[in-house]
Amino acid sequence: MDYKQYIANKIKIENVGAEEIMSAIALPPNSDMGDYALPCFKFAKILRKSPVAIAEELKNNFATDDVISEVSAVNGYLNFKVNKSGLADSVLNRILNEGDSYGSSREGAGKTICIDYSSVNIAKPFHIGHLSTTVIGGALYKIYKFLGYNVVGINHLGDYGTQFGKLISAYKRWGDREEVQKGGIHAINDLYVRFNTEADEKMESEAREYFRLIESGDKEANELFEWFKELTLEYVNQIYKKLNITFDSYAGERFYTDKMQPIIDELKAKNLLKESEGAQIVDLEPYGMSPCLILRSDGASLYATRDLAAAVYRKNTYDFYKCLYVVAYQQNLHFKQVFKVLELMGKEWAKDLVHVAYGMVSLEDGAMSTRKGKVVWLEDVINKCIEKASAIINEKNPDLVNKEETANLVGIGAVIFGALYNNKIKDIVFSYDKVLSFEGETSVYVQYTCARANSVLSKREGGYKIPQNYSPNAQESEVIKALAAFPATVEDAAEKYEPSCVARYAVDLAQKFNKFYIECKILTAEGDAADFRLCLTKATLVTLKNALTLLGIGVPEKM
RNA sequence: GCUUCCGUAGUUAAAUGGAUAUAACAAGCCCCUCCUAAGGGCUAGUUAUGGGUUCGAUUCCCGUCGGGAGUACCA
Repeated sequence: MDYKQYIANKIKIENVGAEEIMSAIALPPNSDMGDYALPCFKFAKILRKSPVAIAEELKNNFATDDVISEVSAVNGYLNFKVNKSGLADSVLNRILNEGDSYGSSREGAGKTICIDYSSVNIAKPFHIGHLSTTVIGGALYKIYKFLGYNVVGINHLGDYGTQFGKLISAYKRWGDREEVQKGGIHAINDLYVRFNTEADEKMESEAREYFRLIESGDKEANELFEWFKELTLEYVNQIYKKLNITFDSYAGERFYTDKMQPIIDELKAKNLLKESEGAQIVDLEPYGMSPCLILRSDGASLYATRDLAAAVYRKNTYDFYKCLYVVAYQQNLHFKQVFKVLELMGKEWAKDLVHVAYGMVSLEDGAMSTRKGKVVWLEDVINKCIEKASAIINEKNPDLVNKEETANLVGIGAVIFGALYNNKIKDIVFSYDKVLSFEGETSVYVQYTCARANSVLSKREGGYKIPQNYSPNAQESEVIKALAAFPATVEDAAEKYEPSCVARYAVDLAQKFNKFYIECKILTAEGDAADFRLCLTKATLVTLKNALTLLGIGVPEKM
């Protein structure tokens, strides 16, 4: 039931269409006033009457019915109350029938969305700076799937550049096969850090030579590179598994090595390429941007060149409806340039490329720096969160079965949720105090609410069904209204590329449920109330689970 | 310098142009013979600044101040 549409269709205003009325309908600040409101101020000019008079007149002409039970005119607002009994009945029926597909839709059927996210660098361990792109991308992946889109998750590996020459140089100088095999990614990173602290001009040129050898297909250099890549992927896949992240493609920068020349040829043919200070550029001066560098003065390709090739490849391969790049706002200009160049090349689909920018992560004492070793590794954060969850379980619920599994769900949930709760554009100053806080607006709060709901439901022997014509009280109505809002929340999150909408929704619903839970006895309620409240509890559990699942967060039965 | 993003309680943040700006954390007080206290209740406390558009601005536009990011051969 679309209440806004229903109301809009019942209201007739001279020279104003139903569409316009519907878009004007808003939500009152508190539910004593009503469930929907129509501010009448903007109609004052057209009707040449005061908003107060208009509201009054509309009220008198509005016949209440089974759907809208009450209408009132207050200070130029026309307020509507919906029939709570009917709303409760339809919402509960829908949720209990649809279960884990409640909130999903087919709106994306037949459309493909590519999402470029996480995009790890080979030979570098995962630090907290990589968390946002990974979990935002991962959540968008799940949200779009839920809405029926065909989704292609792309890990655009950072596997190209002179740093790999440096790495090989460092390995040949100081490395030991067994040590690296055993120490994995961190052993590789140590070599890289050491190279950067000790390198002189001679070593730098050696590194450039090794990179050239990789490029020219030298056997030894490539074997080493592939080995480093293998160790990296082994390591990141463990983390992805914990975070519930999946990919459909690992085509990284190197993948586009042989796909850049056609782009360069096309740029030339379209007269877009020109020489400047020895380099080949696309001039973007008319668009207020610095030029997009395509080839360096030594003829080598650049980041932008590979992104142009990647965009064209993705369009040809997947024929996407949209292609998302979940990359920090640091690269705003880069994407603006790449998108503009594609537009100038005549690719009409350049409009479907979206840079989903998010804020940067820093430490309390400033920016992170891998080269200086000033970083917080993600695996340490995950482990600490799990440890804390484990300690709390041992203290509060030592007899819990599945203690370890529960601690994992709680700890990892806190890591993911912390990165998804605020608007993605906000910068984050990382602190252990914040991620390790398991109270208030957190995933732990939501999971705890689910555990409470589960506990209540498990105590009821036999079934329960939705009672007919039950009139919900204030707390129950608040939960019902929140439950009804879930499908629109998911759509909103997709439209804004903003998983925090879903995270905030989960906390909001949990808060309303907890207020209901404290105020209203469920199991010992009289008559229809017990059945109704059990259905409400079940529906809340289903919806909270659906919301957390979209974020990649699991829900323990008990905690 | 130029481009761009951000500025809301002590802190971290919410709020399709709508009514009395909403939560959490921290602070103070209260609630476990009662469905899980990782919970609930109460108290106190906020839109940087000057204009403009509007019946109405945290939201849109212009300026100022403060902060982040970017600004040619790194990614």
